[in-house]
Amino acid sequence: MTQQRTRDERRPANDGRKAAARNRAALIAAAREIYADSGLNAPLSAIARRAGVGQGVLYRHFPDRAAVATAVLDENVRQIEQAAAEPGADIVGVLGVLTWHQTQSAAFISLLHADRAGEVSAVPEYASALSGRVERALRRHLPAGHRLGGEREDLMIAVAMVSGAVAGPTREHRERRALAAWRLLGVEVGAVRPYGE
Amino acid sequence: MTQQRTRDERRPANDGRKAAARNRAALIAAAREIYADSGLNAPLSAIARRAGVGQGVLYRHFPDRAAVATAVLDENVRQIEQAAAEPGADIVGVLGVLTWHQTQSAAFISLLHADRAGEVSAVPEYASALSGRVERALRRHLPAGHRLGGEREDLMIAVAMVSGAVAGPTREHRERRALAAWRLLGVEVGAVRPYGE
Amino acid sequence: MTQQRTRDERRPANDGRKAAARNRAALIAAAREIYADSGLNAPLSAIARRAGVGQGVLYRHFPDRAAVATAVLDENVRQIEQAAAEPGADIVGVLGVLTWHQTQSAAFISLLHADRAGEVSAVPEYASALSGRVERALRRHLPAGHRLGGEREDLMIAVAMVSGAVAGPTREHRERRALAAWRLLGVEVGAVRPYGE
Amino acid sequence: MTQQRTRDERRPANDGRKAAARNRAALIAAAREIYADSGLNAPLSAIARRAGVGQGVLYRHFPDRAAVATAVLDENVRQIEQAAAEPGADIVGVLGVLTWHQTQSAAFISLLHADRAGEVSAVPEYASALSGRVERALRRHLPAGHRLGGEREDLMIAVAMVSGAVAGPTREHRERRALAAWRLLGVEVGAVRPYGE
DNA sequence: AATGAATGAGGATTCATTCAT
DNA sequence: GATGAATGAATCCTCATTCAT
Repeated sequence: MTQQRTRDERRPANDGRKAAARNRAALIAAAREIYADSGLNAPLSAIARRAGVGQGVLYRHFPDRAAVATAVLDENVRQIEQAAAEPGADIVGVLGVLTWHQTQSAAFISLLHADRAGEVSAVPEYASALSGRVERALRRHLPAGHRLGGEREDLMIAVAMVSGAVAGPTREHRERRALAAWRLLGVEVGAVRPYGE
Repeated sequence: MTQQRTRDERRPANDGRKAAARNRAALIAAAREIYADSGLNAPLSAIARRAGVGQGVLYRHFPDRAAVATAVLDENVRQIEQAAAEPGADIVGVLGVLTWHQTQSAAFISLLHADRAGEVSAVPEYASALSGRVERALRRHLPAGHRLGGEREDLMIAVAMVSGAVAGPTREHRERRALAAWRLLGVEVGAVRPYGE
Repeated sequence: MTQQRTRDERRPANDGRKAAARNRAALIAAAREIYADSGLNAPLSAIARRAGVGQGVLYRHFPDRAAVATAVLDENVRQIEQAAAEPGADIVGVLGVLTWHQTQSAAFISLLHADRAGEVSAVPEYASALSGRVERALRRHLPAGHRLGGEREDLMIAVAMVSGAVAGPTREHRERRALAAWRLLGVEVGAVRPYGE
Repeated sequence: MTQQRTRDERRPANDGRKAAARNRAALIAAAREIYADSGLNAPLSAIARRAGVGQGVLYRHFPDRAAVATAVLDENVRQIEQAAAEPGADIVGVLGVLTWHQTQSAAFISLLHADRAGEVSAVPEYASALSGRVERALRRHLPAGHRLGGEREDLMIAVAMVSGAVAGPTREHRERRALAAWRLLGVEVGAVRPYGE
């Protein structure tokens, strides 16, 4: 009764099972780009379109909007964790990687604000898990007596503050503002770069 | 007698032209409440409904979504300006009023971040005018040698940073975080209160 | 961000406020026809299309699928009630009107079966209210010692049975089967006709 | 040793051709369960999933939705035929088995109503073949002078009537109503049980 | 000057069906 | 023979915006 396709319609290629992983990656990449442009509430259909797949594929890989966001953010968070896990890592270096992601991804910034009213309605409980991982990665290298080691909340408030400062049309703009923010906080930050570059 | 149509039979409550101003005010008040509950992307119809007017009235007074937001924010900004204009005003006091509004209104916070991608689609060019007024109000009382008087951008970056820190379910939560943020910046802030309290 | 119509698109007539009642009636009529063809789960969009209105109009008048069904069925039920309220009404006549509606409307039949698994998922609690009204209308004229006056449930079970028997391509087919069903039940039925004809 | 690929590394459980029959049976069983839970319009994917097979298998065995339903119903019908074929079978006993299936399976009930508009979109022409088999099984034992032996159509109309009466959350509810229906028809029915109980 | 109905595009989500592997 | 991914149409529902009254 419902969805009778009109039969032997044109039907585009089916790249078979191999495409699954590729599609998933393409979706995440597309989501990252779309999020950068339009924020976390961008239409899912836009993500699917940009990834060059049908709507259904997106739903197959991600049950809901939050799952997409999480997948994208997970990669950011993982890089920070990796930076923190390197031998010889220190707070200065990890903050550099963190800052790089803050200048790179509007979605990532939203993550670090979280619960601002209903505005960032995506990323609900996921958010706190992810931002908890960021916090652990940082705190692991927070030396005694560090500027942000006073009150328990200071560390993540500072991160949120820098996120608040980040704005501007180009990454360079955003980096400049991020560094100014850290300077105002009196916190030293290392090279602003992705992990592994 | 038979022909005497019951007067005001189908007369929509049209109280004349003074109703216009009243409606405008009602719309702004409604928008403020709706924004607080549901964020800046709340449906315009919800605002009209809460204001108790038809959709058309909203469009008569405000050409688009941004105009509504601007009108709401305008009142916040005006209070800050008034605080700054008072005899004996100083930066500490004005920052207190500013901070109050930051803890009060999600919309106001968005204003002070400004151009963060498409996320806050309302408040486009309007925003910079309003945030310029906030900046002028603050800078007017910025004493030489103030913590935020160094680089030209520092002042508004700091404001954006505090906005970034503000989050939480209740106004008290948000105030605590805002004050923590100012403390981390090393900036003294007066009583957190609306102007004219 | 969301629904920017591409501006000064073509825009069909707006018939103004007067059209409201007309549209509501058109929707109910359309729903009745669609239901007859396709059952109660027919797409709402089909109803709107057949009524010649936009989707939104349907949702304005009826909050959900059940409301549409109720509106349609309400008219059937009301006719039965009216038949029962007439001076000189008796069970034989009322059953005739009931039977007419059974042969007329697939939706009405569904109402009288109700809770058959998830199949007739529309019309949830509404259904029992409506079918309760039918029951009251009938019981009001049920003479002592009537064939269906034995067990409490017999009356509505019989009605459901006749509904089960009704099937066939034309109304005449369905009427023949309905009358055969009543005959098998040993129940006398008057002229099969709508109320007021 | 290094080259020795772990056998059955990526071998989808393809147990050879005898698996085919097993899959078919699993699909029918799954469909029966799903139909009981969710009605005849349940998604085919749910059936495949419950059967533990891929979507493709379902399509290999059944060309369309109706074929699945038919296969399920076929088993019900066969039981009735078997009951009728037993030595010493009589109408009373066969009606008992028939009634059991009516109380058991929403799908089976739909079968016996048949062509009620588009509501039960499955079971098109297949239906009449199946319901013809039910009719033959019954008529074979219909004694002269039986209550349902009058008009040619009476027999199956009565069956449809009982189907119409069957409703309710549990099998016990449904059985009670079915028996009430037969009682109203003045038809004696034997033990309500599956064939071969 | 207000009302509130209508339009219809947009986005979410579900599934029937096909097909590479 | 089986798997299960992909496609994309269909439906639901929401709202921005216009406009007759």
